[in-house]
Amino acid sequence: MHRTPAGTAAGMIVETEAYIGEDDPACHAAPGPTRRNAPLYGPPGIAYVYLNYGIHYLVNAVTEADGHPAAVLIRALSPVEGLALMRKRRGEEVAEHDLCRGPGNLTKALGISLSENELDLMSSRLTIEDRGCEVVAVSRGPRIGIRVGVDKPWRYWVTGHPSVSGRVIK
DNA sequence: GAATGGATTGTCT
DNA sequence: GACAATCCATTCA
Repeated sequence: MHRTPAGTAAGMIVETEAYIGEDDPACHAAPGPTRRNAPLYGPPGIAYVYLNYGIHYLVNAVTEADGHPAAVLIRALSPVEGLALMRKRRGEEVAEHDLCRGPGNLTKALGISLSENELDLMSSRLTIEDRGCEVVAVSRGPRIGIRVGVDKPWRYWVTGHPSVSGRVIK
């Protein structure tokens, strides 16, 4: 969830992708430590936000895998709180299940930008909480939207959820 | 200070 | 299903 002066917006994560280690060609840590991916080398549990295609902010949860830098890209949410605020940011005509469908769209709906980079996901205004959830079917498959490392089946999503992006691979 | 490219999206056929 | 738009931050000189 993300708390801003404009209000709070939150959703349940329904789609993620894993980017693990410098050996993963699609991971931002692949070129080695740089200024941009510095958060990946920081402590687990912080946010890693960056601008993609000059237009979309993507948000990751930094983790750690056997000492290697790793992150989980949040690709889609099921809107839970702050629907009106999300529409204000995305457009009044946007359908509920489209508000946070896709990594670029969800950051826009939640109002996340570079200023949210490196925030502590446990105790800042941007958090990921375990609120428990109903047991649902989860699918796994190849990652999408990237040019390298597509062979790794590290994309996970809630089976059949309307907010899941994935028009490239079904 | 200039060049480069991308973990996307939306629109068209 | 395919392709082009978009453009800032990062990178490199």
